[in-house]
Amino acid sequence: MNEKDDFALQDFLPYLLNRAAEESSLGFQKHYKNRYGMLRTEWRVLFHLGNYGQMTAKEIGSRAKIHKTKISRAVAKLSEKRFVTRTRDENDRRAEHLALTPAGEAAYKDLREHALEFDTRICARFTTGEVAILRYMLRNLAGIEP
Amino acid sequence: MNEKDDFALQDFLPYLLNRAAEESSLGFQKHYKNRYGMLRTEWRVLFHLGNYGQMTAKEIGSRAKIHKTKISRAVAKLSEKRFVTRTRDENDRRAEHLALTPAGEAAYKDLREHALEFDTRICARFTTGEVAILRYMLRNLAGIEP
DNA sequence: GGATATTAGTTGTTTTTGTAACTAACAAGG
DNA sequence: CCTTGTTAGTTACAAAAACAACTAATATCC
Repeated sequence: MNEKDDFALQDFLPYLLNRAAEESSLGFQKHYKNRYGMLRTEWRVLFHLGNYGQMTAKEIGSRAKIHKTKISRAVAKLSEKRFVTRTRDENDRRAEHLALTPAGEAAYKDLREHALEFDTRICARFTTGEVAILRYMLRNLAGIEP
Repeated sequence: MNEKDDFALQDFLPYLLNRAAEESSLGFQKHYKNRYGMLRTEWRVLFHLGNYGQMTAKEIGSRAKIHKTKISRAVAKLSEKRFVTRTRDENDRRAEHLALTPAGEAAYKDLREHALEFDTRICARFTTGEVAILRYMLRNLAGIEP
């Protein structure tokens, strides 16, 4: 019996965080997967564009801490699906500005609605205060400014 | 500007959880990766065996909610590294009991030490009460009995 | 202006994962 | 026993991720 040791696997935060993240993602995943054939990165890119408006791949990458190759491929897929448009920056012709098409906007709004519902359902298990603490701590752990 | 809408991406729990999980895993990952050439699943299997003692692949899978193929491959690698032994169950010759070798035990203890340290460092950013709430909530979200 | 370094984004190749189909051992019902 | 069903674990193949090398545009500094 090693369980008497004052450190158990189930208390290890990276472990707990990963398990909770996986579990919580599962339920929402099927919305963007089954319904729009999206991958997680695609959904994140879509959400960033919908949430913050037009921006470049670079910007999305640094905001969401996603590697540029992943974004590049996600944008290619979203563009195929006619969810985003890509327009070259006239001043710096390496960069391109990504924006949602009406179809992309619609998908975003639909998914956003489901996300909100999903989030609400999760939060319902806890008190308002607990949820506030959780969000604050997760933002801190994720390295996102409050 | 969509930011006025009462739902922002940074507040979406699955997103926050994933970001926090990734971020928090990064620092610890290098211990088992660089030092023992392990993958995440390998480290989890090692930890389960070290923490709870001998058990079968099936048991690890249901405890940690890891798919059996992942475990199968992790066990194969750990066995190659001479960190675990596999002994057939005499009563049910399909199952095999996994246990740590002395080398596996040593690796486990070393990693466990680092994990503990790592965990402590993370927790230091918050109050004891906050950490308790976080753990309680994550266990709940992860579907682990309190 | 021209060599050199950076940067935005892409493409190619290797690992790792996910999924499905498989083997071998056991279990139950007839 | 002997079909049918179930379970523990493996293997094979497809999807996705990680990593490195690449192109093309821009910036720097002499």
